[in-house]
Amino acid sequence: MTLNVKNTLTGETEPFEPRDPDDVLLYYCGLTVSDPPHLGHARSWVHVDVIHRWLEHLGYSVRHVENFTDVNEKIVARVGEGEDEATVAERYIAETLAAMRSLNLLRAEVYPRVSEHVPEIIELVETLVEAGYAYESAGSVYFDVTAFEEYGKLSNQELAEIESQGDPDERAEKRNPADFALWKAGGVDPGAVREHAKGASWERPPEGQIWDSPWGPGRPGWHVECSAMSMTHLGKTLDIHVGGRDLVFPHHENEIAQSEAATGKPFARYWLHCELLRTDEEKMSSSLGNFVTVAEAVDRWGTNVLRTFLTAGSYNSEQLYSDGTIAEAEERWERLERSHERARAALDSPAARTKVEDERLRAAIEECRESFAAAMNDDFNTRGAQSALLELAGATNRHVDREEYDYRGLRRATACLAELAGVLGLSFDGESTGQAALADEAVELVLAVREEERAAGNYDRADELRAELESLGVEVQDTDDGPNYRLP
RNA sequence: GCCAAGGUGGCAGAGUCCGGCCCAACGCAUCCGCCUGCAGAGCGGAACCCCCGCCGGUUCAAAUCCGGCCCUUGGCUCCA
Repeated sequence: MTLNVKNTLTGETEPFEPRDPDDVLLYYCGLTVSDPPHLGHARSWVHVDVIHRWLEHLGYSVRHVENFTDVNEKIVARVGEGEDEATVAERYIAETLAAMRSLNLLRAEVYPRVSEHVPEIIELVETLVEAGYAYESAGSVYFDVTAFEEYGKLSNQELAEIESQGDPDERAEKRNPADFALWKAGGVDPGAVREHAKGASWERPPEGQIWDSPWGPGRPGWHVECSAMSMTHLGKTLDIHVGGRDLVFPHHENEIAQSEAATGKPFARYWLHCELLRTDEEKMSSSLGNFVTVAEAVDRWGTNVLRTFLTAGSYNSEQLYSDGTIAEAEERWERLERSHERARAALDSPAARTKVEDERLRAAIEECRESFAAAMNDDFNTRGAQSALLELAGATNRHVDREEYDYRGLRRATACLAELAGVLGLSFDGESTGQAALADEAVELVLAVREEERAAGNYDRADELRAELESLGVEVQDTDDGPNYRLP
């Protein structure tokens, strides 16, 4: 069974064949760190993470690079008292890394920053100028789109249809309106900074960082960074380049143009694009202000529920964010979690010490593995993968409903569930902090009292206690083997 | 206007590449039963939809292929 991926470059779903049969070079277009990351970013991260995990599951070793754009007018627009562009960027990078950790994302190998790659950027621009793909104009350097014949191949745009890139002031400096800046002379455009600075007012807007270059002082253009950083860390041709759908044009189109013009080699073999998270009417985005930050979301729903939600559809279809869709994900996660916990408890009970074999359970395990793999190999169909997990949870529940347990089968079932859930970055291991242990003891104490009341037939009192616990978020379930509970 | 992705049952969301197992997966919501002091969870079953944006075509057979149309979202300016 081979992995198939939908490649934006060709528009086709193709068998995945990395350049090296064992190693995969994965690049993800990271954030411009000018705002706290929101759920839309989280969705892309989680899908890239799942792609990473599935590739490793298939036996590839994955070199994963994800950049931070720390040089940008939007960052300059956030500069406050006693700060500069770099300190603002550092602040948001720290926040972003914390958000990533809270989402249980595998670490990338490198998180390169634009500010640390200016020499490589300048070198790349020089190469392009020397090769005739770029030209200097008034201290800035522009890419000449007419020099790169395949310009537009990713987004299927005709050159004539492309209106213009960049701000109006720079149009005069360009030969062709579709040309884009590789290097921009001078400091940040104050007008652009003011535009992004919601409400903030300076007598003079901050300038941002400036570097020397063969064309005079200036700042790197908006698209070269990714070419320079990915080629620095992953070489001229990488296997998978992932980013949001909103980056296809012009960002990724320009990356291809720059990189391939400079090296004469294909830049990325497979381009995968994550569709966007949207509210009822529009995409979630920083600039629209209709976002929920990752920190708020993790705080409110927890990592597992969030990841179940974010993988509820394919990476390449749009997803609706609403209270209802989150609640639904919560149900699915809890069904998995309950089933896993029930099975675990069953394994500890005397009824597990049998030699019975439940063929249906064992068949369900195999089916789960097969359909999970089939779903993931079909362009990372995470909803299909979830469905496979849920089917196994159902089979496990049916088995545990029986009198006697198939010990080995049950063990395999829980191991399978945990392993495959792990590919989606879901974890059944609750936090084992001292606080949690204390909470356990406290709840158990209350439940012991409640059992006494129940034994004495004082159901009103028992129900009161249960309601009290429920109001604290503790879910109580009575079973034949005594009460079960789940902490919030 | 141009480019791209998509329109699937009450919701959500697979399936569309490789037409039949799709009288449409998984989950939620509704109803009934089992279990239970009750509730929840779990299990079993049922109903709703009766159909896969609209129109036409190909085919023994289409949600799935072909053509036209309508609509939505994203991009064409920073953007996961």
